[in-house]
Amino acid sequence: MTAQPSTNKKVTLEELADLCVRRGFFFQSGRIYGGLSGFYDYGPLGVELQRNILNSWWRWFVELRSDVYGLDGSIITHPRTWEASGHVESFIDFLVSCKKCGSEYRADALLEELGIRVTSLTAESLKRAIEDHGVRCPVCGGELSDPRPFNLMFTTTVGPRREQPLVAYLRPETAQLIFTNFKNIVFAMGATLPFGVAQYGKAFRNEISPRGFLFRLREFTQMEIEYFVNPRKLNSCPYFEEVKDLKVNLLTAEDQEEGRQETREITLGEALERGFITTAWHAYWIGESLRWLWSLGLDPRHLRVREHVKSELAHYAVQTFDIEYYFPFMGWKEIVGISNRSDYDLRRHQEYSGESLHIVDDGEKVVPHVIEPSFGLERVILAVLTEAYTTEGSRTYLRLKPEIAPFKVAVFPLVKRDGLDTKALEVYRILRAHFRAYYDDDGSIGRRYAKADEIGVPYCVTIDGQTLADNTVTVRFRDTREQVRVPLSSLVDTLRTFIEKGVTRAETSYTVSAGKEPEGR
RNA sequence: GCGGCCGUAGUCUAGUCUGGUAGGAUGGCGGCCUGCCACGCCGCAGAUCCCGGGUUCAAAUCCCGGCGGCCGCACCA
Repeated sequence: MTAQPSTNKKVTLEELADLCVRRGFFFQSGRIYGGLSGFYDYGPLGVELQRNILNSWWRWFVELRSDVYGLDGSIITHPRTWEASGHVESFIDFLVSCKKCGSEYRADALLEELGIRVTSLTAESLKRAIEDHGVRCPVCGGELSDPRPFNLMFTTTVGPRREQPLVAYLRPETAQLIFTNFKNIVFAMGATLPFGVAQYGKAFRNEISPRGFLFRLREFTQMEIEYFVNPRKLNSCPYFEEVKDLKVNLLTAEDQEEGRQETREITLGEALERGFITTAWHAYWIGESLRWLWSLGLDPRHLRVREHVKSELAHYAVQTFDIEYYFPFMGWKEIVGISNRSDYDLRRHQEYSGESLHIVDDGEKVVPHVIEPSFGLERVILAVLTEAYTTEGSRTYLRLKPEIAPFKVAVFPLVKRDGLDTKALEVYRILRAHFRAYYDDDGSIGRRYAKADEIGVPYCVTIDGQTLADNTVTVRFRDTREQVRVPLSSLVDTLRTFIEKGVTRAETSYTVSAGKEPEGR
């Protein structure tokens, strides 16, 4: 596979963002006051899409398994959590600015660029290093300001205390709440290794420069799993068979360090055998994550698995693979990160809290190792919308999987008279008890179809003159505009089957979604 | 955060250079028409001209500062 996959999608970020705002998916937050960078509000359609994707994720990773528990931790979090996790220390950048031209630099990056080794990341030592080496602004030679710390975590104060306020952090990742609840879950649920904990919710990072519509936000939604494994059993994954033959587009750290940007098509089994992925559990979760993304309709050719090079690795990570999606307007971008966090987090929390965070497995006390698949919901949504965005002549529509489409069905009277509208409202009332549905009798039938297509409604039910005679309606398919006639008495069952099987055309050879059968794990 | 470009109804945009009544399209609402793919007609509503300050008799327009957006750089646990 080449570095840039061929794609017939010419959609630009502006077109996509325009549709999203115009049709009520997303709005920039605080727009009436001039806008606030890095924050978006979910509109009426966005909130449906979001719920559908969250539900799909929860079903796939929690409900269809027996080894993953759910959790919903607090957003404002005990400050010691982040001292233990390393975020208070590692999540800081020291910035210096030029007093003459105003250019801003990351102090440690500037020093390292000049070949000066940075021994400790404190304001004092950075200041001394700048003074000792007489470092000046590389742009204009001007004098540099003192380094000032910038932590990417948002803070808030808890309670009414004004003197020495209790400063707490808005979580920069949901993961830590799983680690700090590890013992609670083990005790309450009687969990035994291996097992995982899944959580989704808001996370907050005070990004220096939010960009790219939903791509880099200051407030966003993570869907994370921390999967705990006995460190001596990292290569014994009973589910590995399920993913070993999956083909992935892999770009290893070694390839990148040697300047290669082309992925290799390889099965996960082979990637593990050849040591590209170091543990079977890690490879398994890469496969499982990919399978879920495929189930949302993302084209496997637009996804690749890229290993982090050493310099990219987070302070807690031993090995990380990003699943990247090819956005025609931005190139390859991370939508999922799957890290091997080893026992870093649990050990740190043991150290800082004094609580023992072990579990007994096969009669021995172990602090488990962790594989973490971490999904960025807004990034997944952006990828899904990009993939779905389709233009045919002047027609624009979203080819969303019926399972995740905000509305499953729209109900139209062919015309608004002769009692067709009354009958259509009756049909609508029946359908809305079963599916997310809406009724529209405004303007021409063609316009109503087009507007439904634009927001990805997979099925339009139309009530016409024949309906009054024989109680049948037409069901129109979004992708092909074909219509079939269905008796009103079986409409609900027919639509339910269509949605479950992901039918998007009238052919009998139904397009079956990449679904997953319950496997009794 | 830096540099470049930009900011006018929900959306797209004319007007900005050369200061003097904010105009169009689309979308929205009401009505008529309409028997299958963004039909047509009539009417109505909709603009803090991004915000603040300055210059001026007069500012969407010129100047300064801020906010927001796009692109590039940097950043991205």
